[in-house]
Amino acid sequence: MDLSKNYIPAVVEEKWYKHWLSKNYFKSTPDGRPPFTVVIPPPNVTGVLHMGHTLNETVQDILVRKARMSGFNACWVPGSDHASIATEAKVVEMLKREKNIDKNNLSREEFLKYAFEWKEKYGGIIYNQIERLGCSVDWERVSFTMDDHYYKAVIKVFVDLYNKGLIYRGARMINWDPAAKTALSDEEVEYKDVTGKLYYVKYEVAESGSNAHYIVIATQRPETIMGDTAVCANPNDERYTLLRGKKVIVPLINKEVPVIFDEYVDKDFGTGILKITPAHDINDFNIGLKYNLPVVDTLNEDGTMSEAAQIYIGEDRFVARKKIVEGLKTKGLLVKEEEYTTRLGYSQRTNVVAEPKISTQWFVKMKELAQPALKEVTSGNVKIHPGEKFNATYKYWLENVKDWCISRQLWWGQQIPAWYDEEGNVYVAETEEQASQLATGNGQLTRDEDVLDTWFSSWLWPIEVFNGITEPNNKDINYYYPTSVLVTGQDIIFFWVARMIMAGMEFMKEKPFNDVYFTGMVRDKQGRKMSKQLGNSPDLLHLIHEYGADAVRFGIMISSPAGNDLLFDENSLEQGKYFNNKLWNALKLVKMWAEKLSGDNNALSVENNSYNNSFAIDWFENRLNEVQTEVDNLMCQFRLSEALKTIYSLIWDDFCSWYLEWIKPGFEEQIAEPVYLKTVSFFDSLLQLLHPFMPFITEEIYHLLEERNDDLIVKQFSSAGKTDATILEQGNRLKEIITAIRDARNKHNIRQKETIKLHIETIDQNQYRAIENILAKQINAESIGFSSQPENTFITIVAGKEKMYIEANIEIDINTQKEKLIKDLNYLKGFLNSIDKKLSNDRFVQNAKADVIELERKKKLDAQAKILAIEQTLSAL
RNA sequence: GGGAGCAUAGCUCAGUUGGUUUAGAGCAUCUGCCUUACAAGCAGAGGGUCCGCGGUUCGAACCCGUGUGCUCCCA
Repeated sequence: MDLSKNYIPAVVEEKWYKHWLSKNYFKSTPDGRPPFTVVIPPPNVTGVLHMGHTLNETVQDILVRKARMSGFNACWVPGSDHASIATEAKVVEMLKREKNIDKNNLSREEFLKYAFEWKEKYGGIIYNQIERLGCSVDWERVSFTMDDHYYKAVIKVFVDLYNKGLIYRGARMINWDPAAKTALSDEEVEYKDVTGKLYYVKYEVAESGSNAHYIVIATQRPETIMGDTAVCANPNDERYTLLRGKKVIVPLINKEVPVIFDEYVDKDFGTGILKITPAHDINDFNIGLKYNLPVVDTLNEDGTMSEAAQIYIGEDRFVARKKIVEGLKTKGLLVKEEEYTTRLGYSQRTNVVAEPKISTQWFVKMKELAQPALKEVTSGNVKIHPGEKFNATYKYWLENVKDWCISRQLWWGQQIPAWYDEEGNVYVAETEEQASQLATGNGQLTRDEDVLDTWFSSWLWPIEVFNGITEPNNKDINYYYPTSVLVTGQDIIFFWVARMIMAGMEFMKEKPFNDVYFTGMVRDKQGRKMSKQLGNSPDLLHLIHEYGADAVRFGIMISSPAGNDLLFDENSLEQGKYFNNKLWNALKLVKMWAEKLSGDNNALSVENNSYNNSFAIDWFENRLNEVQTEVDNLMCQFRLSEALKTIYSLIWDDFCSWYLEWIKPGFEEQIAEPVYLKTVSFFDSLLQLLHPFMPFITEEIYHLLEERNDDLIVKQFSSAGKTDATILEQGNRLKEIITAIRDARNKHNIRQKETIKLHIETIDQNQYRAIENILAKQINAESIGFSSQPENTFITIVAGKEKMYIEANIEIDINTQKEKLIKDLNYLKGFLNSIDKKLSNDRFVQNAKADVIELERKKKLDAQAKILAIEQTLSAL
C-alpha cells in the first residue's frame, strides 16, 4: 500500500461522510437501547455558521458520537428557526433589490411565498456546513419552526395558554423597533452606554402674567416634549412648593399641563423637576397611571413624528430632535446643553434605537410558568454546566421575570389565532371556524394581522421536533423525551433555555433535558466577540478547506474549557493539523512493519529478553486503561477539552514518543507478529478514544490499519481494564532515566550518532532486566553494565536514587556535571526542608490523617536517599 | 446603581474534597539534530512573589475578608 507523505483531509472527509450516511449510522428509531437525545439549537435560516456555532456543533457531535459508541441509541435532530424579524427584513430587501417589489403592494400570501423560496435557497447553507464539519445528525429528522406540524403546534399552544388565562392582550409599555416596525420583547433589546446630551428647557408657568416665571426642566429627549402631559417635582422639594396647583406651558406647542408632586422624583437629578411623557417612558407611564394623565403618542410606527406631535409631523425622531433644539434656542427657551452618559436600548435585530412605546400587544404571563422552571434547576433535576457560573443568573431572571410580549407586526411567522368581531370582541381558537362558533358579537370576523415571536415557537423545540404537541404520546416523543443534554451559548439562557424548561414543564409536565452545557463565547485574538459587523469571524468552509474538518474541531475544542470564553487563534487549528500528521505517520510506521513480520511466538514472554517487548506492551496497556478511565470521568463532567488534551498526550507522547520507539525493531530487522498484533490493537483503541473528537481521520486510519468489516463510528467501547500501579511506576522511572541520560548527553555535546557505555550503580540489578534493552536503544548505548567503581573519565549522573556513569569517547567537563548536580541538590534540600518543617510540627503529627503523615515520611526518606546519592557523587568529583 | 465571574510561565489556559504541588500543558523562546514514520519532525533546556494585603489552619494557588484590575449580566 502506498501512503502519501502527509495526511490529505479533503478526499477522506467526503468519502467517510457519504459512507456513514449510506450505512444509516446517523439515523435513529426507537428501540430497546437507552436513548441519547440531542436537539440542535436551531441556527436561524438567514445566516452562515460562525465560530460560535462551530464550537457548539462540535461539542454536540462529540457527545453524540461518544454515546453512540457506548451502547446508546443516539439521536441528534438538526434544524433551523425562521428568525422572524431578521428574515423578513432580508426578504423585504431582496424583493426591493432584485425584483423591485414593495412589500406593501403584496398580499400576505404572496409575501410568504417569496419568503419560503428565500428560505429554501439560503437555509441549505448551514446544513452544508454542519455536514462538512462531520456532524452525525439524523438528516431524516430535519426540522424547521415553520413546518406545517410545527406551525400547528405553536397555534395549539397559544390557544391552550389563552384558555388557561396565561396569555392576554393589552396596552402596555413595550419596546418598539422603528426599523422593523414591530414590537420586541425585553430580551431583544440590548443596552449600550452612549454619550448623549441633557437639554435644559424653560417651561413658562401659566397665568404668571407679564412677569413670566419659568421653571427649567432637563431632558435627554426634547422631541418628546409634545407628548408631555404633566411636570412633576418631589413634594419635599422646597424650591417648587409655590407651584402647587399651578400649570405650566409646554414650549413650542403652547399646551398647558398640570404640575404634580411625587416622591419618585429625585431632587438631585437635573433641576429636580421632570417632564412627564407617559407614552414614551415606562416610569412616566406609571406616574401617568397613578395620576390619571392622558397618554399622547407622538411617534409613528416608523419612528417619525405623528399627528399628535402637532409639529414636525412626518420627520424622523432624530431630525425632529435637532429642529426642536434649534426652535427652543431661537425662542430663548434653551438654557444650556450638557454632555451626559446614559444607556440606550438598541434592537438586537436591526441595531436601531428602540423606542419605549405604549402599544396594544399580546403577552404571556410569566410568573406562573416560571415557578416550576425555577424549581427544576434549583432542585438539581436539570443540571447546568458550569453551574457555579449560571445558576444564579438563571434564578435571578426567573424570580424577576416580566411578562413576555409575543406579538410581532410582521408576516413571517405563525399568525396569531385571534379573531375580532366588529365590536372589537376577541375570540381565540385554532381555526376561524372554531372562532366563529365562539363568537357572540355581531358582524364579520377579522383575524389578528400579527405573528408570534420566533422564540414562542422555538421554546417548543425539544417537544415538537418529535411531534410531541401535535401528536401527544407518539412513539418518538415517549422514547426520546426528555432529551439528554442541551448544548448552547450562554447568551441565550433567557431567550431559550429558561423558556424551553417552562414549555417542557407546562406542556409535558417534564423537563426538556437533563443537562445544559453552556459553551463560552468565541472571541478574536483581541478579545472581541466575533460578529458579522466586525467581520472578525473566519469563514468555516475556508478553514475546513485549509486545515481539514478534524483539525478545525481539534483546534476549537483544545482551547475551550466549559463556559469560559475562548480566544480563537488559528494557531490551534495548525496544532490540529500537525496532530493529524502525527497519526498519519504512526500509521505509516506500523504499516511498514506489517510488510515483514517474523513468526517469533516467544516475543512476548518475559524470558525472551532480546527486545523487552513484554514490558513495553504491559506498560502501554496499563496507560491505555488508565487514560480510558480518566477520559470517561472527564466526559461525564463535560470537561471535553481536558479529555481531548489527555488523549492527545497519550497518543503523541506515550504511544508515539515512547511505546513505538520501545518496540521499534532495529534497522532491517523484523517485528515479531504478536508484538505487531498488540500494537495494532492499541492503535485501534486510541483511534476509538479519539473518534468522537476527530471522526474522519480516525475512521480512515482504522480502515487502513487492517481490512475491516465494521466501522469505527459504531464500534462499541469495552469497559476499561484495571491498572497496575507498579508497572506504571516502572514506566515512569524508565522514562526518567532515559531523559536524565539524554540530558547529560546533550549537555556534554555527545552527538546522537555516537554510542556510549552505561554503567549503573545499583543494589538491585534485577529490576533492570525487563527494561535494559529499551534503555540501551533509547540512549544509544552499546552496552549496559553494573559497576560501582567509575573511572574519572566517566560522566556521573544521578537519576532518582541511583548513580549512573556514562563512558564516552569525549573529554568531560566537570563543571557541567557539577552545575546540574548542585541545582538538583538545592531543589531537593528545599523540598526536604519543607517536609521536615511539617514532620517536626507536633500539631501536624497530631492532626493530619495517618496516610498523609505516612506519605510525608516516605517523601522524606526518598529525598534523603536522593540527596545522599548526589552528595556522594559531588564529593567524588 | 445591583449581581456574577475571572486574575497562575511571554501568550492561551489546566490545577477535581486544602496534604507526592518549592505548581502543569500547548504555543512561543533557546540549544543540538535532515537519526529509514513524521523538520507539519526528533532530543533536551530555560522560564512562575499562583494580582496586592490581612485572616482561618499543623498545612493555602485552593477556604474567608479586603483592595486593585478586567469581563459579563441586570436596572
